[in-house]
Amino acid sequence: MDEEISTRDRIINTATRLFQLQGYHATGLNQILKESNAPKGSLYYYFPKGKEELALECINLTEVLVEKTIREKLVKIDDPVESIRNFIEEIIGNTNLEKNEKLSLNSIKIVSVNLIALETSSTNETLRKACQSAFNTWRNVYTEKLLEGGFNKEKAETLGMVIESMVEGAIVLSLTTKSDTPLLKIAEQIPFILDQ
Amino acid sequence: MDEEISTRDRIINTATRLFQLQGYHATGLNQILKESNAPKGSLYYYFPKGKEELALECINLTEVLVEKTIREKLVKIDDPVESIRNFIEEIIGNTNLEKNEKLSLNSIKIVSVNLIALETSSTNETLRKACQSAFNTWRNVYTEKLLEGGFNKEKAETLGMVIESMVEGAIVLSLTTKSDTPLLKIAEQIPFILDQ
DNA sequence: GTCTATAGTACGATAGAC
DNA sequence: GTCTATCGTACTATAGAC
Repeated sequence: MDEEISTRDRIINTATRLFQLQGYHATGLNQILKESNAPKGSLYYYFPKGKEELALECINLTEVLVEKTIREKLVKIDDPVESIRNFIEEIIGNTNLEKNEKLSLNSIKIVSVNLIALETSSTNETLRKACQSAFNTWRNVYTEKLLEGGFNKEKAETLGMVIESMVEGAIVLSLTTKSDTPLLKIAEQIPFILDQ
Repeated sequence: MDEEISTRDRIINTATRLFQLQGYHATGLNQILKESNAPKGSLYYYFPKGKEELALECINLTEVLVEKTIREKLVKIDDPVESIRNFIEEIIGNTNLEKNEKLSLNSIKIVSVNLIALETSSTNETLRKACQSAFNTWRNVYTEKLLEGGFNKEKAETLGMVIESMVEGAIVLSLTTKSDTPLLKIAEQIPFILDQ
């Protein structure tokens, strides 16, 4: 049996990458199809409702994938404070920051659904709710880790949301400034923030 | 003399609102012109280089306006911790959250340039740099307030970036979840985060 | 300075052959 | 299931009358 990636998966992978990088509205179906070497007929065969249905699938898959990634990272270290600090540092890739700053920030491993969330928060309820679900799922992973670490329920929930906010915000700043600094700075502050 | 708002200002005000709400790519010039009751000729008379030049002006004006707003809020309370906490709470409007949750989050006063920043971070250097400048300016206001409050230089700079990240991230989460909670939670945590 | 008409291109979506 | 041709619409931008 061939282990080739199916047309459907190639479309989804390409679309996910482009939506995260350029946004929902800036990414045309033609670009997705060209870069995934698929014909337009296939896209509408797999996603009869078109672009929105495709984006919904991309967001849902990202939700699961990122949740899995966070869990894997957090389980490596028992202490919640240290594990979360370490995870944020690992959001940044390890092989970047050569002499030229140009390439530095193509290395964010978790690009989140931040951009699609903002693009659709006031115009598309279906996609907005999908992004909301993703944010909630990720926040809950932090909260669970804090609960395991002995934080009480209220503190764990509040700090889970604080961490999720900080991470999302720092990703925005890091991408905008093309610098790792924002993510590194919030990682550095995690021990103080969680020292309660 | 008439105190009418000029055509140019009407275009800018409408464009700013729509860019922040829907994004750069989802907002068409036709929509801007229709909602600001201006003809297409005027837009290209005032902004010969078109959409990008218009967006650049919107971002630059937002940078100045938001900086002014933050400064005004922070100056009201001497203690930096309390003033920043209070400011974040005031990002949320005061007259929202009626019975129905539907309207709750149209009341964010500072919508930032978060969305445009992400949309253009990898595709448009001109607009990306404008957003970068805005983020830096706002971060610096927090840093200055912390310096005045007696924090040392390094701490003030780090915490300025942490606050800016948190605020941007919480705005994303609040808009996406249509809930004030993320902003309220980070405001609540400010005293602990700055207690160093 | 103000306005309209329109060029030229890309978009999302559909139809229908194979 | 795969692929192409094409529809209708919206976009940015320009030309040119007034």
